[in-house]
This record gives sequence, C-alpha cells and structure tokens, in this order.
Amino acid sequence: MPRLKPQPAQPPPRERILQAARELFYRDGINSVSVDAIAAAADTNKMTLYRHFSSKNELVAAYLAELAAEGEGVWDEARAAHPGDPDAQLRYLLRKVSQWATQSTSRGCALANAAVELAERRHPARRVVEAHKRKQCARLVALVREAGYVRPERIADEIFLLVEGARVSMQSVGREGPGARLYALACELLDSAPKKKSLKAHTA
Amino acid sequence: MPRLKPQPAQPPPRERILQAARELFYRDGINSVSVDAIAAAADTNKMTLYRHFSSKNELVAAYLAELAAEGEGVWDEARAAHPGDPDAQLRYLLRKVSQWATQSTSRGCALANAAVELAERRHPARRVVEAHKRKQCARLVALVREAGYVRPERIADEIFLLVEGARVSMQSVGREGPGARLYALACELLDSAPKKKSLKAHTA
DNA sequence: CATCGATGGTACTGATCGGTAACAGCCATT
DNA sequence: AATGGCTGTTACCGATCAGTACCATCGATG
Repeated sequence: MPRLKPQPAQPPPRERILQAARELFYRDGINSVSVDAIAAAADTNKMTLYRHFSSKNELVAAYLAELAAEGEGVWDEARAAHPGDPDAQLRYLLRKVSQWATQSTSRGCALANAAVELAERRHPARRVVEAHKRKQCARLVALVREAGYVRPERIADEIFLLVEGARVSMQSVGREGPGARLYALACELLDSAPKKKSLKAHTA
Repeated sequence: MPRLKPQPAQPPPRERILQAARELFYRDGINSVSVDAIAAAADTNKMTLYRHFSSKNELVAAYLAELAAEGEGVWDEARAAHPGDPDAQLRYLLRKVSQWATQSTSRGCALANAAVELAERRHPARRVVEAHKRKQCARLVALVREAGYVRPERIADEIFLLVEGARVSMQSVGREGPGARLYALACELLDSAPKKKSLKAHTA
C-alpha cells in the first residue's frame, strides 16, 4: 500500500497565511480584516498564525514587506526586458503599472493604501511603506537620469505623482477617470521632455 | 438679576459633533474612531449623536459631504480673487491645494482617504466621494478649457493626477518628497502648455 | 516504538464597538 | 405654572476582535 499523500502538497502555513493576507488585506482593507478571517482563508487557525507572527501589526508589516519586495522585482524585469535602454525600461514600467492599475480588481497601491489606513505614526508597517516609497523615488530619479533627460528630478517627480495619483484616484473617480490615461500622459511627458546631447553617459 | 447665560454660547450639538468628526476622522482615520470618541470630543454623548445621525455610516457621509461643500467653495474663492482670468484662477487653486497639502497636520485629501478606507462599495459615503471627485474633474476641465489651452482634457487630467498624487504620497514618502514640488511642477506644466490664439472665447 | 516539534481545534479572556432603553434635567413657549 | 421638545447620563446588549491556554494530532526522526 503506497503511502498516500495525494493532497496537492499544500504549502506550509506561513505561506498560506501570507497569501490569504495579501488577498484579504488588499481587497477589504487592513483594518476591516480580522486575523480570524485570514487564518480561516489560509485554511488554518489563529493559533498557528500567532506562532508565525507575533501580532497583527507584524503580520501587516510582513504582508507589506512581501509586496515591496515584489515591487522591487519589476525594476529588474524592466532592465532584463530592455537592457541598456533606460528609456524603454521607463516605458515598460509605466505600461506595467498602468495596466495593473486599470484592472477591475485593483484598489490602487497596497503600500500607499496602508499609509492612509494606518494613521498612527508608530505603526511598524509605516516604516516598511516609507522605506519602499523612498527607494522607488530614488530609483526613478536614477533611471530618468540614466535615460539622459535634462532635469531628471523634475521628470521623476512628475512621473511619480502621476502614477500615485492614478492609482489612488481609481478608487474615488472610478476606472474611467483621469487615471485611465496614465500611460498616455506619462509617455507624452517623456516624449516632449528635452534630453541632453547624447554624450553617452555610460560610466564605462 | 440679569439672566445669566455667560457660557460661550456653545453651538448646537449637531455642529459640535460634525466639528469633532472632522478632526478625529481626518486625523486618526474613519475606521479608527469610535462614535463614543466623537461624542466625547463634541462634549456630548452617544445618544445625542444618534438623535442626529441614524448610524455611524450616515455620520461619515455627512462629514464628507460637509468637506465636499467647502471644497466647492474654493472654486468660487478663486473666481472672486481673479475674475475673468481663468489662468490665474487655476494657479490660485494650485497654490491653495499645495499649501494645504504641505501643512504638518495634513494627511491628504479626506475624501480620497475615505475611498481608500471604506472598501465596501455599498458604503453610503462612497457616493459622496465619487460625486465630489467627478465634479472636481469636470470643473477642472472646464476651467482649463476656459483658459484657452489646447487639449484641455489632457492638461486637466495631468493636473488632477499631480494633485491627487501629491496629496496621497505625502503620507508615504513624507513632506520632503515629490509632493512638495506640486505647485512648481503644475505651474511649469501650464507655462509650457500651448494655448489657442487668444481669440477671446468670451461668450459675451 | 518512542520522541519531539509543528500544526490543528476549541474555548476562553478582556476589551471595544455600534446601537438602544430608560430616565432625569433644562429651556422656551404657551 | 404647565407643557413638550431637546439634551445629558447611565447602563446595557450583542457582536466582534486581538491575543492566549490547553490539549489532541500528525509526521518525521532516533
């Protein structure tokens, strides 16, 4: 008799919990989801959850840290898709984020939403959010500069605000609003922005 | 003996409740504030609160409706400050909103925050938020068009996203982030945007 | 087989919350 | 003075929530 383990090899509870947290926290909002609900959605119970996360706040922080890490991955993806072409990488990122923002299930940026929802400044999740957003800003400036635009900080600021505005406004003006034109707007911005004479800023 | 009513003529409880709701809802987030806390801050009690608002949701909706109404007022203010000069009105509004967003107590747009916090699509407050944001968008397009810019929808979309992005990103990247440059960015956008030949679109 | 760690299940605590009941006072009008 | 409406106060209900104690169970290792 073969030892039967025909179960679909359920991943360990920690992963299931984080997966459930992603879905519920994002869809319903962090404050509206109880740890009981997450444990149930993860097909486990509250006790096991608390064996992996010391508190709900820590779970929230872990959930956001996971999303932040995946967000970092998109930059590598863009670089891999258009190696050595920062301009194309920029547009790749913009296309990705605008596609993602206009999905029907989208409720904007989970990190930004968390900052709105968790008003207390001491919340451990806020550190995650702030660190991630700052890093995104810095990366964006670097990429715009690498692409050779003049006044890269200005372009980067503008793109950043457009993206953040598009993602948050989806939830108030709806999917037909200005956010729907994010990609076109940002591309026009890039197209009309002056570049330095292509003096090959390569550090080589 | 004169009838003594030396109390500072406290406004009626409904106004006090709405005032307390404004402060607490905005500062701590809607879901983090109990009706008890609002009643206490309004120097009254829960019973009186429920005599004026049938539920917390209704109170939230009233709170947002009040803010929306005041937001409408700023447009009249701009018109009064620069009558017949839509371009100046535009910059007046931008200056106002960016000043307001960079205040230390600012936590962004209360309406947008509410849309983030109240994920359930049936929430009565969402109707208030969506109606207000749509109206703001329409007003903005009209004002940009009135100012004679070509492709006014594009300019309006861009300004709208910049404003929304600035207000929401303050809460994640902080007051030193891209949002701090909102006014300068928007003004540069307007300065460099082409206008139709000044053919005096006055309807007179 | 025995052991041990990780997991699952149940039940519980203490606190908070939205909402209501019942009663007492206050003030303006008549 | 009497009335009636609005307000203040206390207490309560039922539900939910974060977090914990306790024990049963499973699976891998020795």
